[in-house]
Amino acid sequence: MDAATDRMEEKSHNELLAIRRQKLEALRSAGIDPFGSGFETTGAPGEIRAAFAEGQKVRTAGRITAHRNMGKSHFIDLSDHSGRIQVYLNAKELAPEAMAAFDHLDIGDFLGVEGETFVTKTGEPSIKAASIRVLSKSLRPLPDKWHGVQDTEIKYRQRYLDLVSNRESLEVFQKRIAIVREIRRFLEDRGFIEVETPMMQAIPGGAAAQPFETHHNALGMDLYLRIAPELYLKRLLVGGFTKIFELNRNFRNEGISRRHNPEFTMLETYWAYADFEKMADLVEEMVCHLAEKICGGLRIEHKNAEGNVTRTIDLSRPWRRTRYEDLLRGVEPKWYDFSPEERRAWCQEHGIDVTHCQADFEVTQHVFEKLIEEKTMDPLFVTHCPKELVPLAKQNAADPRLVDVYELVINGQEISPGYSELNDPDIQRERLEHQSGGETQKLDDDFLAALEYGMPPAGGIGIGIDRLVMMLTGVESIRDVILFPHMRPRH
RNA sequence: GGGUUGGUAGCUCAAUGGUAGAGCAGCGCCCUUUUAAGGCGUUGGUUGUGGGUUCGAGUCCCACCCAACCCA
Repeated sequence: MDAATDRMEEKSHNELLAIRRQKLEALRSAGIDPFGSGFETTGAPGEIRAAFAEGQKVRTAGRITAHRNMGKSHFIDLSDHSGRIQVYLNAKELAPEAMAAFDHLDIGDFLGVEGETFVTKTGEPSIKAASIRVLSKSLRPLPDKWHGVQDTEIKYRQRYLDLVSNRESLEVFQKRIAIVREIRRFLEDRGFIEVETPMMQAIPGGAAAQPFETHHNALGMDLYLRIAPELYLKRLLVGGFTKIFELNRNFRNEGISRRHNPEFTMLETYWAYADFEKMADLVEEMVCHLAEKICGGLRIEHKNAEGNVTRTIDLSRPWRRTRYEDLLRGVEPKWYDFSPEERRAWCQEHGIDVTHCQADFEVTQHVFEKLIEEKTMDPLFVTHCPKELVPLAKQNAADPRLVDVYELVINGQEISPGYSELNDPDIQRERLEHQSGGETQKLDDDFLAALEYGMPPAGGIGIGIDRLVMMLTGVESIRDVILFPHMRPRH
């Protein structure tokens, strides 16, 4: 039995679907195309409502999302992403054929309306329909008009239903769209230009992560979806660009969780002749700009399902900048006087599981993650990290154990790293050889050759856009900021 | 990978091991300014899948699938 037969089976067994099919045929019998065509409007439903003026002749279109039937007159809501407007339909104003056609419409159908604006007794801005046009028949019932979609599976697998019926979900995605647009505007206003570099790479570089593999038939070669654009952006610095960014998808073939999606959006920005502190200034300015422009201010409130504020993030400048080692001394003043064994013992005493940590610096990093990062809600630039943690950044001139980087923590998560980029080709080669570790990862010789031609000293930042949007919109799962998150197939 | 919770009508949710139910949506009737419209009536179910225990399973047991959360 194939899928089409299954679908016929489902139809014949479901009364709701069958009734909508009957209405579809009834429209056709009346000479009305149920799947319409072009319809000129004077504005979207939400636009007309926002800029409402009485006595205007308007044309609009949208999905019917509510129907209040008063017998000889009807009120419907027409909605789209812009919002909604109420439409009043009355036998006195509308042709008999139009009223007959309206009988075959349902919540969910797309309708075009022409009429005059007025305000009802109850003060509702409305359109008195003079004519209507069926634009598309909906053959399946929409989710509950009041509760919307609650089932997380439906929300994620059928996002269109979530967007149609859950206002809060739509608002999160509208904010995401605004954030991405504003990031581009912010960087372009400061002279950065957007570039596009390969998403399919022969050697997946710029990060330590498992790549997705694919194959190019004509060239007969394996390719990888990029895990980072970094090495190509640096080639552009070699090529003479000085202020560039790329805002697009990365792919990592790793686990899926509340904070991880296999494809995620990353902003990487490089600025020739800048250093990590200048990049920290830039990211600080940018995030504050986004918060003020899109989120209504520098205090970001996260709320639970009941609408109570569970967390407030204060983005007021200047943001704290503290050295990695000083943060650990804040947790345990004698931390850097301890031997590696004493550090492990301290962790055991304080209930921090470090059995999986191989090296001593990993023990320290684990303490940092558990006792500092996860508890830091307001912005904190962690600077001068140990070089083992960051193999692609420049070493600190005064202390070779450290690198010139920041790690920006907000909302208990790392939001953005920023480096003074390594531009010494010999040290870079040595670090990459050390990092690539044998058979699976090949060295990107072309990248190293590019560095040998000379790359200007530069500052670089990466910002995980999904996590940034989570922080700014107050949602707890990355799936709530990605329109179509990856899911296991249903069966 | 391990643990916890969940999957019941199109949607939102009920149902001590004992007749599967409500609200919304739908359908029928009434109502010409309603807005979660209202009133009266009414249709709709392979309870995620497959086994098992039992006189009897949505409920208990086993396996599997999907999801959310926690842990690694």
